[in-house]
Amino acid sequence: MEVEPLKSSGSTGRSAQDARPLTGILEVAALAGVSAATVSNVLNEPNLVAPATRKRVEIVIDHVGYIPNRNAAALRSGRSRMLGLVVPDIANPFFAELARGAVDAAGERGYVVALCNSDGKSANEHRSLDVLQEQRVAGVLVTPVGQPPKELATLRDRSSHVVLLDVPARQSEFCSVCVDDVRGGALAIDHLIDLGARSVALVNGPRALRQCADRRRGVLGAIKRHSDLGVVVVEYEVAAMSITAGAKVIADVLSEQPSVDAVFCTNDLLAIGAERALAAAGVRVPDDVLVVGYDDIELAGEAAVPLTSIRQPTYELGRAGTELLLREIADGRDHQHEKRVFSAELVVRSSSSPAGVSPA
Amino acid sequence: MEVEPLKSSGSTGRSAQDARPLTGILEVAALAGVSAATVSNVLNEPNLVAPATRKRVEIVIDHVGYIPNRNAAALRSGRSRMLGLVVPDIANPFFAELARGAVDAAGERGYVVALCNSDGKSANEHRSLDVLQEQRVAGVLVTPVGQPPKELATLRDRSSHVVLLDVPARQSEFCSVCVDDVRGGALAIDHLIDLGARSVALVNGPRALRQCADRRRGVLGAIKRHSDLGVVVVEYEVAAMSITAGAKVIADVLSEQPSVDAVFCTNDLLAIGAERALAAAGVRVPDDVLVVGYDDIELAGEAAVPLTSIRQPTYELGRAGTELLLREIADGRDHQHEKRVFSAELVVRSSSSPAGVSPA
DNA sequence: CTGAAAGCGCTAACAC
DNA sequence: GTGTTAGCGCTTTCAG
Repeated sequence: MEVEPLKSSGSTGRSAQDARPLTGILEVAALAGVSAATVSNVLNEPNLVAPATRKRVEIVIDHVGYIPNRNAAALRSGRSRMLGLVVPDIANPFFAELARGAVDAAGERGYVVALCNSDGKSANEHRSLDVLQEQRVAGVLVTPVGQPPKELATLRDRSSHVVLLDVPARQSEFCSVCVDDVRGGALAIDHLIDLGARSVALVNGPRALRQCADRRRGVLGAIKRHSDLGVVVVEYEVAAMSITAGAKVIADVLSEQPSVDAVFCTNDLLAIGAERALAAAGVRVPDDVLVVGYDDIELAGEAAVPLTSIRQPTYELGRAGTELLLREIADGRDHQHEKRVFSAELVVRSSSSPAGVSPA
Repeated sequence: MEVEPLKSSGSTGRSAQDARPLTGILEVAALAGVSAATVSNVLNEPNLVAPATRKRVEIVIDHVGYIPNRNAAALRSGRSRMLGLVVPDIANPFFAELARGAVDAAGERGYVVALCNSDGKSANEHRSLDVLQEQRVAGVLVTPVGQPPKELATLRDRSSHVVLLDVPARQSEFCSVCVDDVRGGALAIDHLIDLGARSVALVNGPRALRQCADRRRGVLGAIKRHSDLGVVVVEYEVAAMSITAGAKVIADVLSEQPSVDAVFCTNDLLAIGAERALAAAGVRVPDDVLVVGYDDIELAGEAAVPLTSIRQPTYELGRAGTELLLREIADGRDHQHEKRVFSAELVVRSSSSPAGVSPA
């Protein structure tokens, strides 16, 4: 078979991004004077192909602007280049940052990330997982709404792999990445106790949320360790972890616990709300009451009084989760599930540093 | 061919989520005693199928937990149920909220959204569009880094459709959704002028960004309209639209424009930074200087001084863009490009309301 | 209304 | 090293 000469033999890397309908592997093969299989090999197993042939094919590929059809490839090979990411709320800065890490890591390996928002409802989470299965994603990253649904086990036992984000899964079940929230909670309380706090309000979200439960455990554990100091902790549980909720709960705190000298909120939104309500009630932060939040969202430093918080390596969490997932996908059968635990870090700002309240 | 009786004839909707390998349309067909084509019709054109047959097939479908393979469907039909979303920074609250709207709207119609982060670099944007094309997405939502690259036209002229987000494309080229930023800029300045501002600092991002350019145009236009008042505007351009940048630029403002009585920042992060720096310099907001931001991010209300801002219907923008895209996909050939312009809204808070500075 | 047959574009075994 | 031959699972004619 003759090698059909290219129309423009110039080495101008013009990618032929004309509006012409997409070229298939066959046309590339014909133009390069090879078979479809060889083109496929150039794409997927370059070192199985003789350098000269490879070069020739590559030239044709970018001459005609060939774009492989991953649908076809996935169908045939059973391996797709797509991952699913299911989060409770992509508008939440924590998950947005997580997503950024995941998308970056996936992109580097040529994978696409399909984003799903469960909106905190397990029905949505369920539906999302279904849709992702329909797309035959290679794997999913999930931050489950509640306990990891058994559906995930099904998924894992099928083709698709699963990595849990921000959930300390039992290592035998799934790969997972998470932050040590128990330690994070302890960090916060230790800091407050160091500063002399003896009557602290713990403003927590629904204890059904693992994060909330863990942070609380950390708090209680730390209190126990310091039992000699007689520190008192009163717990307040709010339904929504929002600014408004944080503001509202302060009324209760102030009336039920007049001696309160520190407030630890299990997320920054609550803490910002708390700060605001304290200010409104004429309570000075940090002079009268210390405040510590959790998550260290970008604007924690910009609250009425810049907020001391616990920072999680969020972006890294997303990256690490994706890397774990990709490794699991690559490993195939003999894969040992792995759990990566990141640790949180205390970031001290004015809301807990009696010295510098506000510059001026 | 005999209709093979189902093992458990009960109407228990048990979805058979066992770990069994995924069932294909053939198995469903066999169990229901129909052909694959009929199963396909039940799925895609239910009203072409006799109710009785349909019912039978549906029962089998959820009995065996059949999950259609969209890869195969897309390959065969040329229509995929996947959209691409390319944004400059998913961690930016504006784009996160936009994404939420897009994902929600897409999900309602059974579409998945593949998320790409261009990180403000057009090389990444380019790569993202390539990857999305490989996945043969039905369409893409893009917030281009700079001017819409011609690659988008190629994309549109191929199978895939394109909707521009947050960019007022010429209507003839693409569908698009955007916010009237010129009007938004004017809104801000009019407000400041109303409050008596006569020497305003305009802290703007790179004018190459359309948003920045438009907001500026709005400002300048409004000034012209009020030319009788002799309002002076001094412009400051920053490279990054961050809190830090906003804080840093204030030094310049204060030295170059001692008479400044209002600062309009073209995003909230800049404004929050500005507020902080003003406070640090002993300038009171809003008593000495009024501050207005743009975007009305969730925490604008929580800045040291709650921030007056211009709110964009971000979530709606994402939804509307997706709806436009899905309509365009459905319309096919004879489609009239459409531009939806949303309008921004002034949200007044303490940073520009001389009356109530801070509660207490 | 339903079935039979023919691929969509690609990859995976094998021959050569 | 490279080509040939079969499909992956589904949708789409086109008959019946």
